[in-house]
Amino acid sequence: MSHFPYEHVEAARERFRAYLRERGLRQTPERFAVLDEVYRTGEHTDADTLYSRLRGAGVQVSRATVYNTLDVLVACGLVARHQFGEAQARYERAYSYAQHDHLICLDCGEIYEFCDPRLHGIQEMIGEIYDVRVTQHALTLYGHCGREVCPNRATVPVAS
Amino acid sequence: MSHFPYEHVEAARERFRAYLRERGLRQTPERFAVLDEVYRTGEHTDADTLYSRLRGAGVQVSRATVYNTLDVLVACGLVARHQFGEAQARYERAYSYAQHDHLICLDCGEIYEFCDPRLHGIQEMIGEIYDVRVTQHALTLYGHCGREVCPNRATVPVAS
DNA sequence: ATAACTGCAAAACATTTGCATACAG
DNA sequence: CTGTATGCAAATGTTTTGCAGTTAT
Repeated sequence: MSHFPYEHVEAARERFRAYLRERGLRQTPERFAVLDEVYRTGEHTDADTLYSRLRGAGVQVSRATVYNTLDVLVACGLVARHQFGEAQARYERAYSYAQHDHLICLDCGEIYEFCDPRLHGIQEMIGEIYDVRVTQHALTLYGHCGREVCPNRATVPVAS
Repeated sequence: MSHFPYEHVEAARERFRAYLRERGLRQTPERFAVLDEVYRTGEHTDADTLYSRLRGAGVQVSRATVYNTLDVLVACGLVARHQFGEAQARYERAYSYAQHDHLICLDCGEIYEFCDPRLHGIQEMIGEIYDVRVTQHALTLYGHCGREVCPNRATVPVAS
């Protein structure tokens, strides 16, 4: 996740340009700044943090524009929105980045990513049973990691 | 889900009583009113709706108490909290109600419940890979249902 | 008696909206 | 030019908090 190829960022920008052009939406510097900020890291970042980082980097942009742009980016599939059991949404780059799921440590908040082919089978089967055309899924596992740095590490050895 | 045995409601109350007693927490009528309201239906209800229903039924209770009580109920395992990609949390009774997952129609909001044993295997395997003791999971499938009443039914036949 | 709990209203937080201004097409 | 996007600040919606008064134990 840390070695995200630069070409992909370029390709994402290109796809964003095409998307905006096709729909007669304007290509503003603010919109590309938001795209770049989401793609700059491999993190799962919330809207307000993105806003702060942009402002901190001297980019003139408003909160409203950040939220608006994130909506556009999600709509065109370049950014994924997650709701990890918190009130605020988290955003993650999605270009050339296989659909995956998340494992979160309840103590330190560390987010691991994984992929399991069995999920596809579940999705298919359940969709058929209920006569629903399933288009997406979100699986999040929660637990307690064994890391040295984990703040709440090795508290109670029993299962919770 | 509509035929939830009355004994279970009674048993849930009893477990709540025991939980409160054990920790030296007080058994107030408000707390039991909230428990009853969550258990009265098989729905996935948000906190404010629960509050309104209680008030509508003439129960003297405040929003703060509803939120506080829901936290206690979640902590003692009698109520499950879900975050279905929305800002607000939804609550569901959990006593003698097997852990299950959800399938949501993006058009009409209908929530279906299902259970798939393969998830347990995924949970185990991923937890082992990352050295995390996984204690819970949340899987939500999203799609478009084929119901007559679904507001956005049979719009585009292509996959989204 | 004495903590813990409640109600209320204010605060906090995330997100959305209205509107005058700015700017991409 | 023209309509779309922006910035700002105010509004909204959900949840939390502080505190004085209340109540279960």
